[in-house]
Amino acid sequence: MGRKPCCPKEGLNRGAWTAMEDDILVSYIRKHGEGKWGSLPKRAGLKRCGKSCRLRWLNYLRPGIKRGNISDDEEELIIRLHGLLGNRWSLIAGRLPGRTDNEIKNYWNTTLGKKVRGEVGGHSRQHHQATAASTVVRSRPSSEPARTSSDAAPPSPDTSPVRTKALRCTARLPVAPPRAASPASHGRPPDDAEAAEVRQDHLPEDDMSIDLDFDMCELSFLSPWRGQDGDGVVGPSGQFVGGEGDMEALLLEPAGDDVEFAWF
DNA sequence: AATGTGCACAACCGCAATTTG
DNA sequence: GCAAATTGCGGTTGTGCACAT
Repeated sequence: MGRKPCCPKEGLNRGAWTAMEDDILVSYIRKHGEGKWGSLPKRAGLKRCGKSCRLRWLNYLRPGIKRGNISDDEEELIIRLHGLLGNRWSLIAGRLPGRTDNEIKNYWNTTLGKKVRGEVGGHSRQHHQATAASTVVRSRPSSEPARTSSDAAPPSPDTSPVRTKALRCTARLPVAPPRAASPASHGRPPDDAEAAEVRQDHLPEDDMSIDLDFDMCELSFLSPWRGQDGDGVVGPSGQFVGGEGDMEALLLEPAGDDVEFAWF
């Protein structure tokens, strides 16, 4: 019994990649493109598992990869994003150009995680907790302490945006160009520069079009999604009105007229 | 110089989601 | 609709290096 292995282990190289293997993989992908990882090793003449090839390419050989020297700014951003997203390394990496999920995960596990927990010098525990909390707290009652996903207790979906497991729900939504704040701001403080108001013109999901007013780069909210018709508005607590079902979203990438959200 | 210890990082593993036939 | 294949992700392990003893 047992699970079928992803590829036969016999006759395959394991461990560190050699320069020659790297050359073979890079030249093959340059010629044929990425994908078909399962059959790539055979076609490229590599004695490696397809998953291993994919990992090697994505983490080390792909053009534009930055290695090492994580700057203070990047460090700060990782901490903030970890506070928002938990251990969803691929999402965090997506906001750090040139960085890979594996590198960020390693960096967190060996360095940043300890720093945040106050186990090593440098940044104080208080400093990092405050940093993360300042981003997350909007969707959490003030009585509840900030929490990272490295904590064992599973977060309540009602109170915390932090999940331990990534969900693949990323959607790219066409939106109107940024414009002045709408009157339907639900009392959001005007100086809340990081916050966003999302106006949901109509549902359902196959043609979701939202008006967006933001000069921020991040949005996190968790909300019950209520109602069926009419405009939907994200209020100060991140509450959406205009559909039904529980939802959580993080604005990933404002890019021109498109805004990329992850829906959880 | 030899050995022990801790750290950082590359790579592997298993699971889940997604795609394909 | 279902099963198999593929892809993506996060957790964990193995290894090499630097430093201490």
